[in-house]
Amino acid sequence: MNSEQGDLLDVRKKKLEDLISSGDTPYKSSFLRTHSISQIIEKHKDIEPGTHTGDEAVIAGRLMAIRRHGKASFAEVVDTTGRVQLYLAIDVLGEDPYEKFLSFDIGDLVGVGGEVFKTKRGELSIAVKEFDLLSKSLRPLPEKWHGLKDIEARYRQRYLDLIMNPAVVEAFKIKTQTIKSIRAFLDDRGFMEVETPMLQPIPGGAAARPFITFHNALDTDLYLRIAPELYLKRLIVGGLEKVYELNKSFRNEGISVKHNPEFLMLEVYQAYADYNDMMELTEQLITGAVKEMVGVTKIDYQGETIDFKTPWTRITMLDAIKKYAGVELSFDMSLDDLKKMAGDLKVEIEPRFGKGGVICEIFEKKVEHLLMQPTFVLDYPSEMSPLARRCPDNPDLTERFELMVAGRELANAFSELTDPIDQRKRLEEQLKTGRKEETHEIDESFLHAMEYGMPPTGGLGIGIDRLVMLLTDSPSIRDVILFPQLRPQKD
RNA sequence: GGGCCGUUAGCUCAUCAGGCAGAGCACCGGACUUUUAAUCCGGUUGUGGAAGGUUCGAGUCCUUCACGGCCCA
Repeated sequence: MNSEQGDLLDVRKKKLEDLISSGDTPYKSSFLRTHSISQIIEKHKDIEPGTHTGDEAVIAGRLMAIRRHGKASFAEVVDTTGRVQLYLAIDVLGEDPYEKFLSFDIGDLVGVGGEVFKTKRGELSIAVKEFDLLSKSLRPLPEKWHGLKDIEARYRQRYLDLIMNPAVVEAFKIKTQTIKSIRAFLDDRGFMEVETPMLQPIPGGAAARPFITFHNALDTDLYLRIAPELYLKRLIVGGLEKVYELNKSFRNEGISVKHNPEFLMLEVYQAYADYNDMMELTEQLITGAVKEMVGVTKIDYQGETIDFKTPWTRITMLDAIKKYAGVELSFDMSLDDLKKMAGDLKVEIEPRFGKGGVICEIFEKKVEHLLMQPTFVLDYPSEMSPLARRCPDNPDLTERFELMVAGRELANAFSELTDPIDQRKRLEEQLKTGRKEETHEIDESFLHAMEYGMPPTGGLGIGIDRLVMLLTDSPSIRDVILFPQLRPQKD
């Protein structure tokens, strides 16, 4: 990386050269181990201090500590399952091999074999009889006690973060398990996992700026999807009555503790269901994941206790504004009056907003961050929800909810709009009132599909990274994305 | 895009008010056959994020830039 590290690097490079000139190969092609470290711990953790088991084990991993004591020394090796101490004695290994092992550096990858025993102090150890250097490490690892703290380095060199900070490994294991458990949950209920295009000719299914790219052979622009929604609905038309997709979407927007340009989203569609069914599904799916990961329904998130015990609070957006912002709004008010209300609340309103836009903006600025406990916020304005079915008793509202947890949006769902005539009207309306860079050409082939007849359908989207943030008590989405987006380094 | 904060040894961090740049760990040499943040003795480390400016003198003050973090948009 930089030449200032020269001295430390040089020492190791010299060792590397000495190894090579002595006929050794410092980068081995493979190594046969008999045990993972956790297997050894599992089997022998309860033996008495001082006990020699007679069990031989061959393990491999990264050398993380060396404690030299003259003619007998200790070392520690870590593999993906755990950490174990090595005991090295000159009268067992012989002088030259003993010195050779002690010339290894922290960070080297080694294989060792020997008898499992427990020291007088009660530390399960391997009394090394044979060993091999599997891969020489040339760069010094971060400090053993404080680890790697520099946030930028942790993200750019995530491998070091993983080596030095076991809690980071735990968080990503939880992410993987959460994803597995969600898939199992949906598979068990007869949902079919599908994959739909990430490269789309017209980006749809959300209001967001897309990434654009170009396909040479087709001589056409393509967009990285901002949502899979419109393709999954085509599958509902096609008779796949219960489908889901759990994969990335991409939005060309700012980066924050809640936003990464690429993120994991689950979308679920179920024919002959509505948003009430989606609420139940959401409750079951998320409490299932929480219980599986945490064991109980309560979690601590950034000092707040969040209880996922069902049923969760349900409140309409207008009632929530009344309760938390203290103002009573309705669609009977004039747009000017609504804007004046927003002004009184110090909520900035863009001129293009209609009544629904003003109401949503007030909700987002004044209410959203207050909703700590899982809360379904119901009945979003139609203006802001062009793909959702209108409420039968009020066409200004839709059968849509967002799930708020810890003051932020975690899920979004609605009774899908299935009327192709209204759908066209709503998309055209959106083109007129939406932000230019966040609205897109009308996807005619999607409307064409709907014109064949789409069954009543409930649809649900859940931000998986955000869910994992809750389960791992992570303050930033970057803590649950292995390689979060950063500005490229110039050099 | 705006505001605030940060960037000093491989890592974690000091350096009051501008006056020869430090500690711990790591590393190198030595002692030590049950240690575990081992201990003890001795030693090495740097383009102080980058570029300008002020000054006899700048890690420190000023300007611009880069990267990161938090908050806001």
